[in-house]
Amino acid sequence: MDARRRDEIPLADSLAERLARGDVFSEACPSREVLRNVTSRWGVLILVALRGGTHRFSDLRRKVNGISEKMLAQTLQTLEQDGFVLRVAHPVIPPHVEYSLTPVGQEVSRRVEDLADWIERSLPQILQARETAQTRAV
Amino acid sequence: MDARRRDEIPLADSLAERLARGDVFSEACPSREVLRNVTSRWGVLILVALRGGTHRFSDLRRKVNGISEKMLAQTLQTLEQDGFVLRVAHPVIPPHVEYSLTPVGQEVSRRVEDLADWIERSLPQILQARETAQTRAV
DNA sequence: CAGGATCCTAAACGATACTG
DNA sequence: CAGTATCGTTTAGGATCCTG
Repeated sequence: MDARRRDEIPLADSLAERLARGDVFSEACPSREVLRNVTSRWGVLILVALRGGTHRFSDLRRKVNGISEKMLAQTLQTLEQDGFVLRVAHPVIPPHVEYSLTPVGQEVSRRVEDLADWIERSLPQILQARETAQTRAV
Repeated sequence: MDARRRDEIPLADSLAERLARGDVFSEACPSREVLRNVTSRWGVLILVALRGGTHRFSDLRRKVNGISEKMLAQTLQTLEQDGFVLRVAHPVIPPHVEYSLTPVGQEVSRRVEDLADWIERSLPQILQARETAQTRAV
């Protein structure tokens, strides 16, 4: 069958097609939102930090240098809602809450860590490229 | 020589050590800034888009759905300064400018794409986890 | 066509104070 | 301890107009 005539679909990617594919390039696609959560300023660091195992709130706060209480709580909540982070609260006083990665969370965080590690390792190279760019600009 | 006595460095990670390692957890470390540029809202999408090969400004604008001219120009500039993107301007009227990935740029973008791809593929699973979380909340 | 300049809004973020 | 609530600041981002 040849239902797809040349002049019927002028654009290569219809919106519907991109949504079905989960296309991050599509503005309306939910994958773009998830990608934003994962790659958010603090999301990245929290995901990597949790690879070290279960952490308490204050542990994370210490580990992720410079994060405020507010942002830590907020980012943990969105990561939990996306199913990447598991939150376990022990009903004791004073409160004791433990955060860890879910199986899916381990999968994303692995990729995030790959990226972060690469940047850390390549930092000298990158900084040098920057200076070269500066020189050219002058 | 034993210049490093027990009570001299009480913290496991001194700032100097973390900077030397290029530690993203360290607030002052440049790697954190590079990571931010790469994982910025539009940075991610542009890096992935450029994997398809050389693009002109307007091509990118079309491909990265929803980006404004301002943010496209701005993000391309920081990516260029980090040495990930190469900008080639042909001195003609009307202007013709081509953007592509540098060798280093290809390396980061590969990892960024890995992440984006994983999210696209796992989207159904993720969305389902979200709904489950919603149900628990109710 | 590829932006730069300007103005403005909305969102992110931080600091602080407070609570079970 | 693990947050929430509130407020003020800063930054990201968009819209529009302009130019070589």
